[in-house]
Amino acid sequence: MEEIRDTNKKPSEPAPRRVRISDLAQALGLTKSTVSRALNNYSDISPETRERVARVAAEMGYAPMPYAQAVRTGRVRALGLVLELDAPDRYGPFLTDFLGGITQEASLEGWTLTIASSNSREEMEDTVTRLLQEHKVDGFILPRTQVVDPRVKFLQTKHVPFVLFGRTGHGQPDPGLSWYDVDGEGAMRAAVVRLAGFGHRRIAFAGSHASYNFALLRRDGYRDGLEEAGLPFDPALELMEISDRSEGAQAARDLLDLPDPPTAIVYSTDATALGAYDVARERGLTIGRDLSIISYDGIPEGRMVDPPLTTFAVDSQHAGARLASLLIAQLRGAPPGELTELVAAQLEPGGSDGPPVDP
Amino acid sequence: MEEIRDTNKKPSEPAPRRVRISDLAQALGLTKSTVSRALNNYSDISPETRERVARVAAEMGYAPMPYAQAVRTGRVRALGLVLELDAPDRYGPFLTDFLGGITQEASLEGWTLTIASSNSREEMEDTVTRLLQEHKVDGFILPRTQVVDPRVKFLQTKHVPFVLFGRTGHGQPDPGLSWYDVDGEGAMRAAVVRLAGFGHRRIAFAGSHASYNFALLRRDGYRDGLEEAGLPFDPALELMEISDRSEGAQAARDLLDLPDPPTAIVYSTDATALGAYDVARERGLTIGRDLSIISYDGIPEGRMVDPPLTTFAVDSQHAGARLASLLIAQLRGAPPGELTELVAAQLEPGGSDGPPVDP
DNA sequence: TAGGTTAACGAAACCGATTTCGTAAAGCCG
DNA sequence: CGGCTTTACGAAATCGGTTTCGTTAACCTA
Repeated sequence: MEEIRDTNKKPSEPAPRRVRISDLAQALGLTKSTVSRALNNYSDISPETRERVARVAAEMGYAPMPYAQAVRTGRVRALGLVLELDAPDRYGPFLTDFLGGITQEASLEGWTLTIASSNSREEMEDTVTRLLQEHKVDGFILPRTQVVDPRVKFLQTKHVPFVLFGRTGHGQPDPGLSWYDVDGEGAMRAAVVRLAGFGHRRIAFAGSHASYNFALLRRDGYRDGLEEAGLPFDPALELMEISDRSEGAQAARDLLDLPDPPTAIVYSTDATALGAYDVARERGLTIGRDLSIISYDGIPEGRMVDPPLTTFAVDSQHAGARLASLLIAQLRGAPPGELTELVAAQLEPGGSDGPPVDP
Repeated sequence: MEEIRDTNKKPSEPAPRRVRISDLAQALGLTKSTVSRALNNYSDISPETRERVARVAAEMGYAPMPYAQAVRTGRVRALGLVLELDAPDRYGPFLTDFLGGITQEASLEGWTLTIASSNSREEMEDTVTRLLQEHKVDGFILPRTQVVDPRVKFLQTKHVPFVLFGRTGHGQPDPGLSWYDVDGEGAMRAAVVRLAGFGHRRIAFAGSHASYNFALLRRDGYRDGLEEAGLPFDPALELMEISDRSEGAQAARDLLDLPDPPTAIVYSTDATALGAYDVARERGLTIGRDLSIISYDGIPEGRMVDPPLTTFAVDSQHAGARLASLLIAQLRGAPPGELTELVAAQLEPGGSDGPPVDP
């Protein structure tokens, strides 16, 4: 009769009894069912009773246990996030802000965030499957969307609600999906136009991995910016697949070694843009004068370097908060396709860009 | 009778019916109770039946719903982590590794990680209270322990299991607590001894905020190192309260401006040590020759600078994994006081330290 | 004023498990 | 072979809620 597995002796002490719905009902002189319906705003409860129940519930500090509710409702009020440990740049410094945004917003609505991690796509699918199987989450937030993101189809076939941080499908975002994104395209366009306004005529671009949707969009923005500024597009000035500081440095070297080198480089990310500073030091160039740099992200380190990096900053905390909000809305029944948000990146002028020196 | 609140129409499609314990029981020709006890290794189930139940359960893909179990058992198999958004250095780049470690290990045991965040101590207490009230987690992992950590007493009075990342109480860790820590004291001692071995005689220390336990321990290690190397302790060479790169730079300036400046500086963290590189550049000094630097943490950026930073690296992923393991063990009934682990930091030699130049 | 609604609540089933308790059959003992 | 344990399982209670289905009394309406 007794158990074999591990025992869990709580050592001692009172540990105050929590108040259940039956306690509340008894205190009110009502039944559990009435109290439950009153708390859940059913229409067959009189306003006075509803109000009285709410008041006494607050007085007694009653809060329903989510998992007890979940047995019946099937919803646990938890959002899921799977971190991809094998991502090229490991989320960098954004993660704290991002998680903070999600959890703060979720907390306001009484939801929590459950996170898992994976080292590969298969592991990601296994992890998601397990979380769903065990019903530990109601929906997912998917960061770092790819142009064709396997997670999307995977979750769709499983009929699980989700929101994307970033669009998919490059030009035409897939319809019917919920997403939040920052307008990297617009930022890159603005960067090019700004540089052209300073007088630059040869403006290069150092982009990221083309499998990520944001990378293509930012490249598009770069090209649009050239067009808007009336500058010709030169394929030699457009580099892609650059993912860290040293690759960013190498990109700068390659560009500067061209027969007709650029006087300005737009980087797709701050982390790679910092590589240009290394090259400038190598070659005795002054950033902001001999070579102008504008990038994107707004990492703290960009403000620590000399001169400070001119960048289009992303508010990761706000992104997390909005994503949480969108997912919760979807879980409450809002049609997924109508839950999309595109916000502008914020220009943070530093000293890394300026008029080119005349030859 | 109908509900007023949001509806949750699942739009379409099959969505395969999950297998419940009653389905399993029926397929086996047994009752729910027998199946449940068989799966939970009760002693009053015959070995053959137990084996047969396990086999059929696997075949049918049965997995119990944790929240349905929780209604009865009171345990949800979830670990909790509260991120402190107001911390001085915001966790830096460790967070991804740390979370990865926790979740990977937890996942192996069938547990998940629920995270929340707070902007202040009161908010932290409210958050913890809510998570407990709603019974969303079984125990907590507390990072960034302070010398006297208010969270410890708070959780103790609530009778909630927890593990600490880092000890408390400075010299004598509080008994009865579970913790995992990296031996920063030993690392700092080794750093000083290593520098002394190179021939340095004036070795300075740039430490962190004294409210954090690790800061005091590392300072102790510095002093111990001096003693072990037979060098005198000079209060002028010991700085504290340094928390970012610019403060690290200022510390370097202050130290180098002393009448009898140090030839080497041991930094408590990599992030602050990078400030020394900025000062070296300002003053035309060569790191590793004119000024030796050793620090602690092993952030990726330390390997990108020139010369690479000599540092004592911490394995955050391993830390997360071990903390998860310790907490799960405690939740399974292990006595908290016996769950402690101290591991050594790993020396990663770079080029930032070497013999001093003779005057 | 009889008959039909409607408003507001109670009683009981239910969700998917775990755990307590009861009990038939088998095994043991003298 | 009768009585007493075990062994191995079934029946039912339980956890803390939600939801369905009645039911009563007040309110309309004709």
